[in-house]
Amino acid sequence: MKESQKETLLDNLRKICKLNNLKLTPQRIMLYRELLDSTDHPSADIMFKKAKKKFPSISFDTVNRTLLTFSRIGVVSIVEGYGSPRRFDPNVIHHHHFHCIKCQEISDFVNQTYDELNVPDDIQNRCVVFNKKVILEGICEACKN
Amino acid sequence: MKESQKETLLDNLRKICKLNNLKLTPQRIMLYRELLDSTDHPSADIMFKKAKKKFPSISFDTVNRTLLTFSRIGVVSIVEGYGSPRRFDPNVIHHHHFHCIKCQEISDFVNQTYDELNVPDDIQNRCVVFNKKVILEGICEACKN
DNA sequence: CTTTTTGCAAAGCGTTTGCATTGAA
DNA sequence: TTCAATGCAAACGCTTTGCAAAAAG
Repeated sequence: MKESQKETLLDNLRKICKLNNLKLTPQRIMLYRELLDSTDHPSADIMFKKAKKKFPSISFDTVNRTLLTFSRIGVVSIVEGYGSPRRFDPNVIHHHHFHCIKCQEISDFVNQTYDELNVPDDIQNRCVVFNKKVILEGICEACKN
Repeated sequence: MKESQKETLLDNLRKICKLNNLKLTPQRIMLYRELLDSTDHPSADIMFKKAKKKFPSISFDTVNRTLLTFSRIGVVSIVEGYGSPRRFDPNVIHHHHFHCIKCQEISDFVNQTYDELNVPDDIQNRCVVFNKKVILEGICEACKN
């Protein structure tokens, strides 16, 4: 991601933190930057390993708590999966997921048709729907060979 | 579920077990019956509690291993979720999920339009897609009030 | 100066493994 | 009689908690 784009998102983070009475610590800024550079959907442990390179004294707990905090305030999301460990997604813009059942890779894709799906009436009437997404499951390009 | 319908599914289980060189123990039969009666998407622990009532000497490991075995041979599926514990679904017929972000309930729904979604060309060309489903996230009827 | 956050350690929860015994085919 | 499954116990991996010290606002 371009530095200029990151700066905009960091400004955004600053505002959201202020709104939520959260302090913008160096750890949080660094973690957010690392997240923006992650194209995979890292677990807390993977993020901890990445973070340690930039900030050697950081603890796993800070990483894990920060990720949960970020997801609570909506700057990252938690990816749907089939067990442990929990995985995070820095991309909060609407998108869909392909799950490889072999290597467990989860890749993003965008698709306008999927974005425009209608919510069935019976659900629309009974519930409040915030988010809709399509999950495709199968074998990814790499595992196919 | 009607007993007659269950018997058909149990016959099916018998065949699939034979195909996979698996033995049809009383524990497995009982667990499969209990699963068919589950309309929620139970975790291994919930299934263990249910199973104990019918089969007091059963161990948690047997329950957990059986559920994993069942999912491996395709008679139950593992539900996509956002962390622990893993949850199982006795309904392997195609359907979609509504996730309540408040009470964590996951409810099934069927929808033909969703079933007939096309897989985007770029994915179709690169990967093999076995399964597609739509996840709706929001607040369920009970939590809305 | 107040309040949040951090790092550490321990506990907690869910899952998996090894192994002797049991039981299905 | 054979091979898989069970139950038990211990280990494991990931997540959460409590708390004193440190740092942000």
